[in-house]
Amino acid sequence: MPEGHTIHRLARKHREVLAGQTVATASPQGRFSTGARRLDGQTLEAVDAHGKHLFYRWGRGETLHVHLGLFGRFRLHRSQPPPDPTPNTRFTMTGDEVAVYLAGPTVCELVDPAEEAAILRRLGPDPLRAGSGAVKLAQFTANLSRRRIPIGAALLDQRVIAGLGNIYRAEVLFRTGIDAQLPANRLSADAASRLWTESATLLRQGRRDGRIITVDPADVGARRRRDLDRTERLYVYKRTGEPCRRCGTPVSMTEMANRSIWWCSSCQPKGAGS
DNA sequence: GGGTGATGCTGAG
DNA sequence: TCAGCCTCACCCC
Repeated sequence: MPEGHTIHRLARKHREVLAGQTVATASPQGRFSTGARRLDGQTLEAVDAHGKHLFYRWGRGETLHVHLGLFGRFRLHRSQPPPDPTPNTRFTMTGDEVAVYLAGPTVCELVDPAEEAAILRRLGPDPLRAGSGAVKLAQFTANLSRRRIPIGAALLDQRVIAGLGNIYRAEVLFRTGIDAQLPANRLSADAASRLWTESATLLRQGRRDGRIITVDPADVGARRRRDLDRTERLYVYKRTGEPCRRCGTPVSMTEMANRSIWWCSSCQPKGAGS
């Protein structure tokens, strides 16, 4: 579930259904009991997303920091009364009309301003946050220039760019025709700029659609994005050995930064992007 | 019912 | 570099 587009979507959704309300909070699992007791009955004032991190701002000045990690998941229930949370539910927020349940997060903690600032300092520019695109592109380019690791690994490093995950890194490199093995500091300014723009475009579409679709419909003989079926939405991710949608070359797979990465050796030839 | 993998990240070595 | 952590859906028996 959770690459940056999902996180920003959650922030918007939770703001929409809970902000301005007095919220009842609890930790059925018990691992966040102290925090849940502190927040219980407070007004949720705002919800911010930065990369893959969520910040919930409460009436008495407290901030809840949530990071879903690989397994974390929010569920939103509109039924009255909401269903009983499962025993593993870390945290629940119940407002006037909805209940939001959180299970399996890597992080669910209260943070003070200094701690929050430290988290943000570790994050690179987030294409989905407001702010000057030119400034963020310059930061991204500078971050790349300082790293000798392959660009495929750099894109997963949240200090370089915040919000991309394993699906987007493979798809963005395919769409820009860049060799995933190319050292980040050897990328041309033009290639870096295309990577940034492509990342921003795909993340924005993902936030809008609620799913990751990177394929141009014409490449699979469809007219509209919405006509793509489940198996046609991505170019290379998890398509080992299947024909490239543009040139027919079998898609390759290898490990990079501890995760599998997929690419097309014809559309992303060795050295492309330098 | 058991085994496994997953869109993430950290900390020990 | 690699094990470890978190939960759940899905697959296979």
